[in-house]
Amino acid sequence: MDATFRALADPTRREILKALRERDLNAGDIGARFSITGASISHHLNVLKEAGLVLAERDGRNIIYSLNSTVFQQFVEELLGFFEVGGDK
Amino acid sequence: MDATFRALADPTRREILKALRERDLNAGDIGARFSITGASISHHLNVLKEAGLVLAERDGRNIIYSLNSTVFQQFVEELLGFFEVGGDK
DNA sequence: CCATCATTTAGATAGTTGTCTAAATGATGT
DNA sequence: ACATCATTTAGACAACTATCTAAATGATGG
Repeated sequence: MDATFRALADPTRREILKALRERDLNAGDIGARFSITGASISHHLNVLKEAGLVLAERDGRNIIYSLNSTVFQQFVEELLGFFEVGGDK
Repeated sequence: MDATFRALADPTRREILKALRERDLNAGDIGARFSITGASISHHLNVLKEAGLVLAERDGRNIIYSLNSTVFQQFVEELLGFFEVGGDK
């Protein structure tokens, strides 16, 4: 849960996730949407990957990133349980 | 949304929120549950307050903190909308 | 193989944040 | 008023993080 929170706490990473909602994208395509270097994008993608929020798969020269919506859904559910009496997730 | 994420990204602050689920608590009671100084607790409470996640009310010498569940619920709902097609919150 | 393209890794730097100690503020009861 | 209790504020410091540039890795096509 901590990794997920840390990953989602950054606005750039949330934008990346938003972009990936539409379709899978390679690192370059993602980078093209932001005015930061590819290296920085790579860093963000790594954080998202470690949190399990995205999946990476190599396709030739490119690496294609996709959402792992399962992890996201689980996260939201845990969060929902937060305010229920006796809930102790 | 950004303030909420930042606020929730810290484990100590999430523990504070958990404690406040049970009952309202003053700053001292909250501090007693952690092994950090009162000053640090005060800092965390301030972050939570700025995010709108807790409310503070003075009662004599004490300041009583309580959850603002409305803000939390809104946050979770926004988050839920994140993966819905066309949703653009 | 080699030049090139796509991405990551390494190392540096500036800004942010969690923590501390010490001092200030606010409220109370005598 | 004053001593005391509860909390916050100020200032400092270490750890972390987002970003950069430069170099390294991995894959492709000729």
